[in-house]
Amino acid sequence: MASQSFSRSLPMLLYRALDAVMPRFRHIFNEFGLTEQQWRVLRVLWERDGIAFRELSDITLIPAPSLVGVIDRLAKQGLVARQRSESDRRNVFVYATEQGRELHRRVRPRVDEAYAELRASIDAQDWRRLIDSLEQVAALDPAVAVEKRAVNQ
Amino acid sequence: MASQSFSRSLPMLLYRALDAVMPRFRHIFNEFGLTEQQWRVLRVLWERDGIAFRELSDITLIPAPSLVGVIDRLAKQGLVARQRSESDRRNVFVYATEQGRELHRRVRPRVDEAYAELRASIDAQDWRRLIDSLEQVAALDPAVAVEKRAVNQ
DNA sequence: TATGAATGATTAATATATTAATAGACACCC
DNA sequence: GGGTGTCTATTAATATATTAATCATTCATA
Repeated sequence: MASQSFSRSLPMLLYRALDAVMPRFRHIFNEFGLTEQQWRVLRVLWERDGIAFRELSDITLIPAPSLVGVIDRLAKQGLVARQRSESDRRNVFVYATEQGRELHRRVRPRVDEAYAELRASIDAQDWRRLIDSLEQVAALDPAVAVEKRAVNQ
Repeated sequence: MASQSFSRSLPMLLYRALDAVMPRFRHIFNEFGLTEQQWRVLRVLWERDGIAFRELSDITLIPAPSLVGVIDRLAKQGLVARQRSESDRRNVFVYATEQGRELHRRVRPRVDEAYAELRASIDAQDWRRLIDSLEQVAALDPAVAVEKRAVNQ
């Protein structure tokens, strides 16, 4: 078996874990004509309706330039709507339409079910350890772009 | 803090971990005019020169349709070359050119250094547990596409 | 209050991901 | 030997990622 250390590196393992986990969810999204990113937006709006664009980008992990297009397409389908802030016209708030909320209500149980199934396929203690470890990694500083903005301020 | 359960779900944590880990590597690749995927190909060819296209796709985790373009661009830069199999002309083998190997030799130490630094930022025992857990998740069956091909054969 | 710096969303250009379809080559079978 | 199905890489179409640049707005400050 070649490149074994490569395939067992942290980045490749993270990608492989996603490849093992995501197809079951994407399959559900596609049934409802949604992409993974579009679902993430609806999912977050469900709990944070009228959220600021930037924060939506941070929580969904969709980079701002991508999120513009994602919201464009969701808006074209009548699932979300934009509204510029009155107090600071640079900011944009994003809302789910009733149609968007309705779609969320239909998709959500299917996603929750698939998630429960996934969770059940791993020992409970292993699962908790894994989640904790990933939180720890996620909390690491990206450690780059020192020239672009002061990281330690 | 909203959507907390969402942000602490396994998929989002995997994505967040990647977002925390990858920028430091991408920064290096970009210094040498490479993308992340292009580097993965050179990295694997270093140990498996002349590998079959399909296997290259499997190991790099680059989907076949994407890999076509990645190799096109690497070939245009003179870093790799294609060669069709004589025994079965459906198969394509991929080779690194001397220029490709030379570039790998220059980039590799930088990547290894960054990786060692990353590894040092996490407790050794936590690291091992994390790797093991991820292997376990990666070994899960994608559990989809039952109609497309028999999974249990 | 004019003006340059900073901020937030967006556009632009290129690369990759996703899904479905295609085209060529091979195996098999009759 | 001709059809039929299968396998492999590739193309096609659309969506997203990445990086840099732009544009409008706001802020700071002289």
